Amino acid sequence: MTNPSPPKPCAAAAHRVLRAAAEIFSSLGYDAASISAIAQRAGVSKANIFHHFKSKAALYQEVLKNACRSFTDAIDAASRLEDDGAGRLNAYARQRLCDYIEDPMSSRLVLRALTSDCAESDIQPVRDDFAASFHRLVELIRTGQTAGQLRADVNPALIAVLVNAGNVFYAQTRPLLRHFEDIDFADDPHRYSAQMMDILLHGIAAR
Amino acid sequence: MTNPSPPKPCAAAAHRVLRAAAEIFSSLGYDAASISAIAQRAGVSKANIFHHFKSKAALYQEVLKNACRSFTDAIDAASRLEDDGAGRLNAYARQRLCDYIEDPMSSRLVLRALTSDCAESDIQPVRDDFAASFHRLVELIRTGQTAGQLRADVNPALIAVLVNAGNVFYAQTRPLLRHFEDIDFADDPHRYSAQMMDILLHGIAAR
DNA sequence: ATCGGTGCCGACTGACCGGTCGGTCCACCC
DNA sequence: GGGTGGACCGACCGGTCAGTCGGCACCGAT
Repeated sequence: MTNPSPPKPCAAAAHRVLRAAAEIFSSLGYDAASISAIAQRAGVSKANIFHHFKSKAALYQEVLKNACRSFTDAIDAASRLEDDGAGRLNAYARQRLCDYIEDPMSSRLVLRALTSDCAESDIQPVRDDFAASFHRLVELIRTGQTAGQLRADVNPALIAVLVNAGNVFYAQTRPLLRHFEDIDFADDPHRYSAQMMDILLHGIAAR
Repeated sequence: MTNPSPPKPCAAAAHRVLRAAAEIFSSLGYDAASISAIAQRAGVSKANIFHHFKSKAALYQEVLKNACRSFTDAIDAASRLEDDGAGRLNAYARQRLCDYIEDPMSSRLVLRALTSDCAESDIQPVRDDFAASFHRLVELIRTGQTAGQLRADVNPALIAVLVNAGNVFYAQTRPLLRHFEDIDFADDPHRYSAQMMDILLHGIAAR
């Protein structure tokens, strides 16, 4: 019986398990992912997984924690660029979308956890983490408003929701959008981001 | 033993199964939903489900088909309101968001199917249906552009994506947003829709 | 009266699930 | 050398899964 509480306790095997679990959980979801499949992909025995993690749920939480970290780290990094209000928001959105595209696994894991209604308490850390980074984005927008660069008559949280919505929706439905005849930006995230922020910034620029 | 069969034996049971399946599939997802649970909620035996539907996948497809119909019917209804370009887009978005909120089951089912990557072929009809209704929205926007009411230098499909993104994201994350301190519109879809479209229409109004 | 068809069910099956157990291996310390 | 403890595994457990099967109740047609 071991307690794998430290971030990276000892073995490379545990790390391989975490990576394999992230891949399988993100592509199949919690229920369809089986411990056997994770063990096979990680190249370890099924029993070994339970040696490092006390249950399937605990493994999932550990995977989520990692995904969440890379998720919110990217948010923090993006919010340190530029210093003009609109420019910072623009840089944030573009950088954020790139993160979604480049690391679809973490994004998928976090979003899946956030929108799943079946697990109330065990995704609390993910929720709190996301709430904190969302709050930082709201503050970024609010700063732009008090500086007079952005319209002050709009709820900054609503703008934050809109930016996130545009990014998340695009990233999540990209494989789908690719087959739509009207859409020519499914494989060009930068163009999408530029046009999206062009519309949004036009809509919220101070008069 | 008493006869539990209602006056209309055949169709009524199958219909109850479909309704129960829609509820359970939409809240748990395909894998976590068990036939036993569906049978119990529908008040029929598990074997009876396989009497009416040849497999779990076939039942799921039938459920999806129904959800998809109510989903795209709402789109068609919304696109028949108003005749001004911006007004029609606005009416569409508001009506669409109300549909999401009022019938979260169908929305969830369709969206889950559209963003799940594990099933390629058996969700094709859902995908086609959605593509068709999306195309109709694009045409609605394009009409507004050629009439000179909306900016012509923006891809209409991108606007359509943005409107959908704002609606879907809000509807899907509403239970989450409710706990955010910066957000006061989680329980007021009309206010959200109004502010969202205010920003978007400002951003895409003809100069 | 009886026969075939149908709507329905209890009981069952093989496969697979998450999780456990007994035991092997090996680095490290005395 | 002997002992200890963690990493690891094959075999196994109880339980649940999707799906099957044989039969019961009820029907209109013969």
